[in-house]
Amino acid sequence: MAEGAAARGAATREALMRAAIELIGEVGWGSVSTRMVAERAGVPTGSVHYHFRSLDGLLADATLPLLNGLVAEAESALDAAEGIDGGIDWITGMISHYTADASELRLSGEIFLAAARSERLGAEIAAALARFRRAVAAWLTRCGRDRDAEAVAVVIAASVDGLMLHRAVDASVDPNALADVLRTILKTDGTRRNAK
Amino acid sequence: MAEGAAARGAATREALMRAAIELIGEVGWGSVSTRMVAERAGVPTGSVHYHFRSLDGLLADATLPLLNGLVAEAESALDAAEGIDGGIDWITGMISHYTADASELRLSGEIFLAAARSERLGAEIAAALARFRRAVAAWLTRCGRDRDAEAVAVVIAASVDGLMLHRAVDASVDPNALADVLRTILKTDGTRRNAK
DNA sequence: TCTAAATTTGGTCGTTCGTTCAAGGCGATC
DNA sequence: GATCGCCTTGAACGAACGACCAAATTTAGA
Repeated sequence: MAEGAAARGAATREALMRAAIELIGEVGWGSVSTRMVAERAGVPTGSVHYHFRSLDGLLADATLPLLNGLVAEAESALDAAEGIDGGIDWITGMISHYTADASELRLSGEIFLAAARSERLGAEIAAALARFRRAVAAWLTRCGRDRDAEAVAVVIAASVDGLMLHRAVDASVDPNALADVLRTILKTDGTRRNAK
Repeated sequence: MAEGAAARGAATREALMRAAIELIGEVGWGSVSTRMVAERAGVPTGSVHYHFRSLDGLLADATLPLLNGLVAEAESALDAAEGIDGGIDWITGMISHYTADASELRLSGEIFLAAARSERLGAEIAAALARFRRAVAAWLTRCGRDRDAEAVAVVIAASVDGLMLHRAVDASVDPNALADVLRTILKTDGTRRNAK
C-alpha cells in the first residue's frame, strides 16, 4: 500500500476519478462540485486542482477511459461471439447488467450530453462511438449480414443508449425488447436484393 | 398586446418557460440559473419565484407540456399515417427536423436525465413515453404487424432518443438508418410463426 | 375616484461555487 | 543528514448561486 510519493499521488488521482464517475451518475455532470468529489474520494479539496487542471478536466479524464474500456470490451466480445445469437446475448447482457444501479443507467447519457458541449471531449467520444459501431457492423458482416450492416449498427448503438435512457425513467421498459427485434431482423436474410 | 394584469402575467410566465427550454438545451438542466432564464426572457430575476415555486419547478413546468405536446403530435400523425411507409416517413422526418439546431438535439436527453432524478417529473415523463410507445404499437398493429408490436415499439422509441443523443455528439450519424432498418423489419411479415 | 388585488422590480440574505495559494510533510538521492 | 521534488492540506478569494421580500406599479371593480 505504501510506496513512494508518486504511487500515493496515483492512488488519490484514481480515487478522484472513481468518485467523479459515481457522482456524475448520481447528481449529473453539471452538478458535480469540487468539494463533492473530494469528500467522496476522501481527500482534501485542494487535491482536485493539483491532479487535474480543472473540474471539467477531471470529469473528462475520468469518463473517457471508462467509455473507451467499454468499447474495447465490446470489440473483443463481439469478435469472439459465436454467430448471431452469441452477439445478441452479449448486447442483452450488457443492457441488463446496468440495470442493477439506476445511477449507472444515467451515466452514459450524462457523458454524451457533456461531450456534445465540449469540442475536445466530443471528438473523443464520437471516435469511441464510431469504434463501437464498427465492431457491431463487423460482427454482422461476419455473420453474413453484409447488405445493410452499417445502418443496423447505427440503430443497435442508438437503441442501447436509448434503452438505458428510457429505463432510467421507467424501469418497466423491457430490456429484452431489443434482443427480440434483433432476432427477427437478423434471422431474415439480409444478403439478397431486398432494397427498394 | 396590452391586456389586463393577468394577461401580462401569463406573458412573462410563458416567456420564462420559453427561455428555460432554450437554456436547458444550450447549457444543460443542472446549469440553468435563475438569473440566466430571467435575462433570456427579458424579465427581472424576482419574476422567476413569483410565477414558479422554484427554479426546478420552472424547468419541470416548461418541459412537461413540451414533451406531452410532442407525444400528442406523434399520436395524431401515426393515427393518420397511411400504411407502414407513412409512419416511417413521419418518424424519419421528426428526427431530421431536430437536426437543425444542436441544442434541440440535446433537449430530450436532458429532460429524461432530469426526470430520472425526480419522483414527480419522472412519473409524468414515463407516462408520456408510454403513450408514445402505445401510439407506435397501435400503428404497427393497424398495419398488420401484430405479433411483436410492443417490442418493436420499445425499440423504435429507444432508437429515436438514442439517435438524437448520438447525433448530438457526431453529426455524421445517419438519421435515415432507422428508416432503412424499419423498412427491412416491417416489410418482413410479422404476423406469422417467425419465432424461435 | 378610490380601493383591493395582482404583478413588477431590484436589492439582499446566507450559501456554495471553482480556483488559488502558502505552508507542511515525506521519501528518495547525493 | 541535508537537500530536493512531489504530494498534501485547508484556508482564503471573488463570483455566482437560489430564494426571499418590501416597495413600487398597474389593473379591475366599486
